[in-house]
Amino acid sequence: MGRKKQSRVTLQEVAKHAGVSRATASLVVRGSPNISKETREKVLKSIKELGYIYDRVAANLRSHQSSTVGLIITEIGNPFFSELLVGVHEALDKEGYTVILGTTFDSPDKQDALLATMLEYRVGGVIMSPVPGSSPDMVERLKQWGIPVILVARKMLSEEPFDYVGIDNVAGGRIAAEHLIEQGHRRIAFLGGFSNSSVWTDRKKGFCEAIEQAGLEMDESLFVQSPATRQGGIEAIKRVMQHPQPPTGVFCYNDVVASGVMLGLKEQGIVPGKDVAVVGFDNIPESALFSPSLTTIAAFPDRLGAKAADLLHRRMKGDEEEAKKLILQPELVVRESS
Amino acid sequence: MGRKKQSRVTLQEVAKHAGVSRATASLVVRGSPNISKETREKVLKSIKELGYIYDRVAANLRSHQSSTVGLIITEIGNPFFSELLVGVHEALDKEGYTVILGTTFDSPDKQDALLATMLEYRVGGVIMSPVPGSSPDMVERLKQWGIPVILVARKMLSEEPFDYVGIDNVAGGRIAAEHLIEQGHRRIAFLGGFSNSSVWTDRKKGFCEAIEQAGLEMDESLFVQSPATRQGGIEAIKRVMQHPQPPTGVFCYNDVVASGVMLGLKEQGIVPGKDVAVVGFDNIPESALFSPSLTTIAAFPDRLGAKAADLLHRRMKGDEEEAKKLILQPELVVRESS
DNA sequence: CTGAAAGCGCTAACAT
DNA sequence: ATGTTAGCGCTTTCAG
Repeated sequence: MGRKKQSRVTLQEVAKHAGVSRATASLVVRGSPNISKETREKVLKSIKELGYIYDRVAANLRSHQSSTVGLIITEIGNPFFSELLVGVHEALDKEGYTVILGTTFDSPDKQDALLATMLEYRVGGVIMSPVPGSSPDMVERLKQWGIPVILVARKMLSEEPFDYVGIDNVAGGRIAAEHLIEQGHRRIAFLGGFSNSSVWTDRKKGFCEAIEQAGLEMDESLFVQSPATRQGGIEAIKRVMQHPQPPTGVFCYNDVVASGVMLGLKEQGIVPGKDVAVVGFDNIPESALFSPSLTTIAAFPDRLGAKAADLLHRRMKGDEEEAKKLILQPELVVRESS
Repeated sequence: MGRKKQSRVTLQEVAKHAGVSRATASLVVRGSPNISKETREKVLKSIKELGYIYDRVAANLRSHQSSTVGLIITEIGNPFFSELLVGVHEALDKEGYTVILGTTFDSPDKQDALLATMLEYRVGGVIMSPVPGSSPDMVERLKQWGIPVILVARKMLSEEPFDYVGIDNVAGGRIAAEHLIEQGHRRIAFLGGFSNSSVWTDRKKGFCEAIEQAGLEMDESLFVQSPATRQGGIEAIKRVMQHPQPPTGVFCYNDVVASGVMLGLKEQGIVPGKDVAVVGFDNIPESALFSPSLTTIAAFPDRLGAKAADLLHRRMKGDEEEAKKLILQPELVVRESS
């Protein structure tokens, strides 16, 4: 019935209750081995009786440590990122870290603000998917303060080498194009995303390599940039299908774009997977459900997240080795759309 | 280049550099109006020059305030929750709060552990979707410590009334059933989810009300519980279609289950939306993309999240009024599957 | 193995 | 409008 706010019990009080000093009580809460079994039990008992709650904030302040890590992603709406989040979260949880989450929605200002906030909160490390084209200044500043930063899924253009965990987007683009070529397609479009992102340029690079290697004509008008959203996909496919010589195969920047592309095709009475082949990227869980189910390039976001978390953990433990790059290989998943 | 870790500049040093006292410098960083323009500028200049970073952790410790809030959900995999997260996050960001995220994966132990961790981190408030059947003890404990808790999307069984933001699940169940009845269905199943959750019982309640009101037979074998996952949906529909008198309409616990149900139907050569009508719940963005597109009950998770955040903000500002219940009305979204 | 004292970086409550 | 003093709750020396 709305009991009044109690003030927190302090370690001091616990110590008094147990008849030991504050320092001893502190050792007990931290599970130090240099404490006799008796005292430990005495203190533990007092903790229970008084309802003591460890104040991690005060402890971190004093000990100059931090068990919080910041995670910065662009948007949670894209299942790719929500799975990444899951991967990071699970791995970090296991090590006893607490995660502070931030979303940039691809705004460089928001990204800087988030990093600043995380600095103020004394995070011990940061895992982030940088906003395309954003400046590495803030990130370098963090590193200067001794706060390790792991880039995940997206690279950053910088002199300084950063730790990075991602997939081989060039290979992914190549595999996608090769698959479409193998299916007999000669005019293949690349739709969605913007060229300011390293992900886009890498996927395009692999895509072009395969096109050229197959001796196909490279038609720049088959590259249509658009927001990496469903709506962006709808618009991109409509635009490219107005081409006098429309493509028979489409490689999409990601699965979300691909979902829009298939929607846009249907609206025009074109059957995806039959009239026009569609290949996505990421292999989000939903892609198996689309109609037709989507052929795509699996990017394993959860694994990416877990790897990034592991690497960060090592850095926070004091691993000072040179910047590492962890690149996972993507895999083709063939379904009905191609 | 690995420059060595610098130690943080303190307010003390800023004050000395600017030739003022620590207290004055403190007032400046907090934007107090009782500071002359000159001193403010002097201090601000020193801050820039020294690269000072405000230590929010120390400040919170001293001032007994907290600008972090905990957000506890079950799983980010379900788009319903990722949208909820977006809603909460945006609203809280605007007010300058920082969000600590936790996921329970529907484990009561994990939920208690998360709440304990959040207590240790001195969160100023918590927004959570409780694990079905979990005990309210921890939550009541938080409230005892003066930490407001807002329940969102799921209720908790407790003597104590809690603040709660959710949708009218009874109405949602009723609307869904009424729609199917209107379409001429006489045997309607309710698939997915478990009866230990308030959400399930509420949706079922509304569902049953409509069935009874229409004078239809209530067949308990048409209620199949299963995990609220795609796989759960597949299993549930397979089970119920083995019934000697299978249903012609299906109301699913949520859209994720519905996606599995439609998959399961297709596997058996049954065409969802034609042979069997399917209605989901939540209106996750993907539901428009399913094939056939899914008729569903919109639950507006982002609005739910935003409302919960607003309410929490008011509580943290000291609003001591009695527990509030905010119930949004769901809406029927008719698409091809029914 | 335990205790006493000092102090992390900041703000509150006075003074002036 | 600014300075002084005290202390948030904890950990870290350093003694013993």
